[in-house]
Amino acid sequence: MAVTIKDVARAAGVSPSTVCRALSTPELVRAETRERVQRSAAELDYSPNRAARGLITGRTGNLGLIVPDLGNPFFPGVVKGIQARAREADYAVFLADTDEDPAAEAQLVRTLAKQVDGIVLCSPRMSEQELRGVAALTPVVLLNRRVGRLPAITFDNVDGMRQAVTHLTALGHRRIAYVAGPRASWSNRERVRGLRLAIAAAGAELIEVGPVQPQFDGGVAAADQVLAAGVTAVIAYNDVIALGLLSRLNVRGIAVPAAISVLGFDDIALSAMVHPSLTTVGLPMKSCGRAGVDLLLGLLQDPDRFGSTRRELGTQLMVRGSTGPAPSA
Amino acid sequence: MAVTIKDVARAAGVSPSTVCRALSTPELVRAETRERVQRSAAELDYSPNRAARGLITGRTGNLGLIVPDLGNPFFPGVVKGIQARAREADYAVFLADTDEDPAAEAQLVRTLAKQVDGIVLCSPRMSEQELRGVAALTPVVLLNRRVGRLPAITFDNVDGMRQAVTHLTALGHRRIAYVAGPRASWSNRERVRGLRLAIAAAGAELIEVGPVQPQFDGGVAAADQVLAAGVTAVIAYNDVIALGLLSRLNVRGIAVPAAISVLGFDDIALSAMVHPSLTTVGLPMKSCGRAGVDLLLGLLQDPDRFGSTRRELGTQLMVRGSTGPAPSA
DNA sequence: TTGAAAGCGTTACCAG
DNA sequence: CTGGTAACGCTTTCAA
Repeated sequence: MAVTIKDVARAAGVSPSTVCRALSTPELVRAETRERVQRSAAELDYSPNRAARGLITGRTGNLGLIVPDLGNPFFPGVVKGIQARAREADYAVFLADTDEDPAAEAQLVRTLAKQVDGIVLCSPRMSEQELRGVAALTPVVLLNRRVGRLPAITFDNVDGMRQAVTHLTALGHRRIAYVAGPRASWSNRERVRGLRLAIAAAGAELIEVGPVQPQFDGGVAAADQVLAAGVTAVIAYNDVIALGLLSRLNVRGIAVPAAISVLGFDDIALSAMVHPSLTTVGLPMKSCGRAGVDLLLGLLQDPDRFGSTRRELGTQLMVRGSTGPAPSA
Repeated sequence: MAVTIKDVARAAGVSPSTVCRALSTPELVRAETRERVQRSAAELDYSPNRAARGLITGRTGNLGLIVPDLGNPFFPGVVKGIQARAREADYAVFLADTDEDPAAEAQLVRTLAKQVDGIVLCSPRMSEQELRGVAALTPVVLLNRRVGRLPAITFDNVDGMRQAVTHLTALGHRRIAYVAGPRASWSNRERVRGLRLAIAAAGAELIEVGPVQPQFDGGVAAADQVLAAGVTAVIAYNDVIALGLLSRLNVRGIAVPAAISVLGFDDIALSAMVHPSLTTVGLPMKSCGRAGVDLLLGLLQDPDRFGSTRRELGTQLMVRGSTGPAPSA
């Protein structure tokens, strides 16, 4: 088997207790002893068994991370942020992909709960009730969703929509379509809310299309309705839908942005790579991941912290090639 | 704290030993007792602490997974395959993203080794020597790389290139460019090898450009050289580079595939979403992940298995809009 | 068929 | 400052 604390103790001629101290609380050990132990540990390439440690300390040094679908280009950025922050804090990360199955989410939390100090739930699809249920099992941080007082990191979708609408109306657009994402999606609801606010403030007109699946094909399917609505601009629930729109518009020979402007949401890597490149509302995905881990670690240190356990991250409109002046303007 | 085996034992009026047996080897327990225990366990929502179990059994029920960069659209598919297969087998998965840092890879293996039964290394960037070193620490399966006799799942890059070249020469192309990926990349070397073989067999002419970074900007950077080489078709090391090529060609007003055909490799989700859509060599990424886990689990059951510990997965050319007849044909 | 006891690798506590 | 001992939650002999 692997090298244990006893091997190090033997090599250094001390007791396991001393090895433990020399490595975790060096100041409690005489310099000479400490160095001898550390040298032995290094020579044997010893590192403590975290599972065994967790058994007694009650802390595993592990985090859980549950995402609905890694194939959705929105998530990898968030996951990377989480990974990076967790590694800095010397935490290992369990990752589970639920394939968009709400039931699997709850099940996975239950399974992981025993092995982790806390769990980050990325855009969870389960019901509010279930969410509260699992939050009772283990410390939990929500990403991209807000439910009651549960700790959460979200994006300012409302302001993102304000930026989007402001951009379009400044270009002279008055009739704007929105291709909606899933009804059950928290972020879709937020985006619709922000959209209506901004449209009303600008005195513009909103035509809602959908909802469609937040996939490429959802955008393809919505494109003809958008066209039929006689709008000069369309905002999609997310970039992937917007790419579908772009594709179908291209097939139908509609020029973007000459005939119609297209605007996405999320700023996935792809949106800068297509032609015309996609104007979109950028979300700081890595920061979101980092902030989620920060919040979770904070919660672990001080479970009943006074400070806010909810944070909303700012967004930034990325103006690119798919939006331009309204045709009649 | 959470509910332990003792709580169940107390509730069922038996000893912890019996609880353990009733749950893991039910046939060794009298039916009546067994049911009582199982009912108590269910009522208390008990599930064994896997870390504690691992301590004694030597098996953790955890797998490690190390990837260079989740942001690279090649990896999420593989990760999903691994996730799915691992979950079926009731394994939890530690995920680590190394940000393309070879040193981090080795370090992470060392850290994870203690907590997992084995590790899947996805397209590892570290040297062969390091790879052999970490393989001595814990059971390891390589994905998308082959080193000596180490267990590995790879794609048949050589045949993929044969398909690509066959497609292009059938369309009448004789002068073909290749935009190379990183020199250090195993799959780039394999692809070049297959390419040269196929080009020679077809009696065509190959112009090698690069190497470039396997990024969008790498493709953008290579496009003008490709154009200057006076070829009628170009194969990119991967889809992301191909998208960069497409973008730059578009900017320069070169029609694809009318003036030049573009062919990618990997079949990332994006390649079907752009216009023109990208002809590319598809790799079964999810299968690769699943196969990797299967291999690892097999190895764990039977460490010195006779059967092959290396598997090569077939590829399939996906003909789409970015390739067409050679201009002069 | 069941229970007691030992032990996995670690840390925490209490003597010394 | 150091060592012995107990304990974490579980599984696995070994006896009964």
